Order: sequence, then C-alpha cells, then structure tokens
Amino acid sequence: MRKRQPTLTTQELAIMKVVWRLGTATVRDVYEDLLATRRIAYTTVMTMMNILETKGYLKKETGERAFRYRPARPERAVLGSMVREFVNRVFDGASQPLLLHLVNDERLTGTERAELLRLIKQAKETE
Amino acid sequence: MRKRQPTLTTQELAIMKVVWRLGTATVRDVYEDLLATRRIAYTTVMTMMNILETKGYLKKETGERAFRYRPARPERAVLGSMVREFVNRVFDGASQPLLLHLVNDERLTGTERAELLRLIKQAKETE
DNA sequence: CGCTAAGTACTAAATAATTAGTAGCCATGA
DNA sequence: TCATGGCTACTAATTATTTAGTACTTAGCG
Repeated sequence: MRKRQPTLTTQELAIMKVVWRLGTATVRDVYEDLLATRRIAYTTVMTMMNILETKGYLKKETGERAFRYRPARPERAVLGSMVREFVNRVFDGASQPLLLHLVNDERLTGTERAELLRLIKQAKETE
Repeated sequence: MRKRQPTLTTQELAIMKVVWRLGTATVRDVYEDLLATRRIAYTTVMTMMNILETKGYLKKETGERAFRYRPARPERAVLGSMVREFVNRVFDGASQPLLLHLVNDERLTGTERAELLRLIKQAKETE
C-alpha cells in the first residue's frame, strides 16, 4: 500500500501559497489568481481547498455568500516542516550536505552571502 | 492530466541511494539491502530498477548470471537537481529563504557552522 | 536427465494525486 | 415571479506511484 504524502503536495502547496499571500480567500479568489498562470477549473480549486481543509491546512468559515478560507497554520511553520521532510528523505536528516549544495551550486549574490554570514554568526552567539 | 514527477520519487531515490553506495549492484543486492530496513518483495525492487533504467538513472549490463546495474549519473548531480527542483517548487527559486530555514530551524553543530562559514568565504573569494 | 533455484518478463492491482463535470440550491435583478 | 449566475455537494475519471504475483527460462546439481 502506498503511503500518503506527509507534507503538502505540489498543487496543494500552490494553492496554499495564494491563501497565505491573500491572508483570507474564497474559492473564487484563488481560482482567479491561479488562472493568471495556468488553465484550471473552478471546481478543481474547490476540490483541492476542501482537501486542504480536511487535512487541517485551511479553516473554512461561512462568509457573506461563499465560504471564506484562511490558513490554519503559518507559512513559515509549514515550509519549515517541508524542509525537514526533504532533508530527511534526500539527505538522511543531515542539513549540512544540503547547505553545501546551496552554497556551491546555487548562485548567491554578494548581499545574500553577507546576510547569511551575519545569520550564522548570530546563531553561533545565541547558542 | 497529472504531470510526471520531474525528479526521483521517494522509492526511486531509496533504491538509487543503495546503488550509489554499492557502486554496482544486482537486483538481489539492492533487495537484501532494503530488506534490512523494511519489508519489500524481490520483484518490487526489480520493477523499480527497470523503471529507473528506462528513466535513465541506471545502466543495465549483462552480468555473470543476473543483470548488473550501475548509476548512469553521479549522486551529486542528481541530488543537486532535486535541490533545485525543491527550491523552485517551494521557494519560487530563491535559495536564500531555504538557507535561512536551515540555519535557524535545524540545529547545526559548531563544527558544521564553522565549516559553512569557511565555504561561504571561499565562494566569495572565487567569485 | 529431471529438479531446483535464481532470475526475468509480463501482468495486475491498489492507492494517491489531480482534474473536472453535473445537479441542485439560493439570492438577486428584470 | 422566475430566470440567471454563483456557489456547493457529490461523483467520476485519469495518471502516477508503489507493490507484488505468476509464468517462463536457464544453469547447475544429484
């Protein structure tokens, strides 16, 4: 038996991003937003948002006319757990190798690197 | 229509990790290795390895008795593209936010942090 | 020589993820 | 009033992913 994805799937994440950005949203709000990028049916968005509600990522409240959804968990926490899941799955839990990939492979601007240095030093101090 | 995963799926990755570690392996080699951790059928491993071959991740050569598989691409490159795909999907292509998550949320040892500082400085110099 | 074990090919099947259609409900405007 | 448009509930269908069974092949052993 196949296991269910422990974190947000690709399309679920795409929808959550819109809701996080808007703060609160109806199905139509998200639908219109996604339409700007790609072809998708209104009911598809609705189905996904219902799934997200049952999974505990969205809270539904009766609005004026349509249901109004808002995030049940802050973006930072959700993305954080996605990072952790990725580190576990791909790098067996060690964040160091991932950091090396990022620092070496991905191009960082000088500003980003400076900011990163600052953060590492800060983390070192608050230890 | 649903899109195929652009990178390795979870189980595919699990198998590739074994092959990368062993350098070269038969279905049985991988099967035995995985058995140490979890229950899985021999034919399941075979099916997955065939898929990995058609996807271009494994090369098959006629061995003594059983087929002998070896990685078609180095681990570093494959994991690198998984990192890139993750950064794109979750952080819209910006590696900076992911780095912040790693530095803040995940606990790094003092040694790891020192090593990281060294690498960043090095990257800065070779720019 | 016939049996057995290992290996392979082919097939199958279940579940998750994704996408969307249809029918029915209800408020609002003509 | 009643048609229309927006919304929801229910249902459906496709594809990817994961897991595994069955039958066939072949080499080596007793």
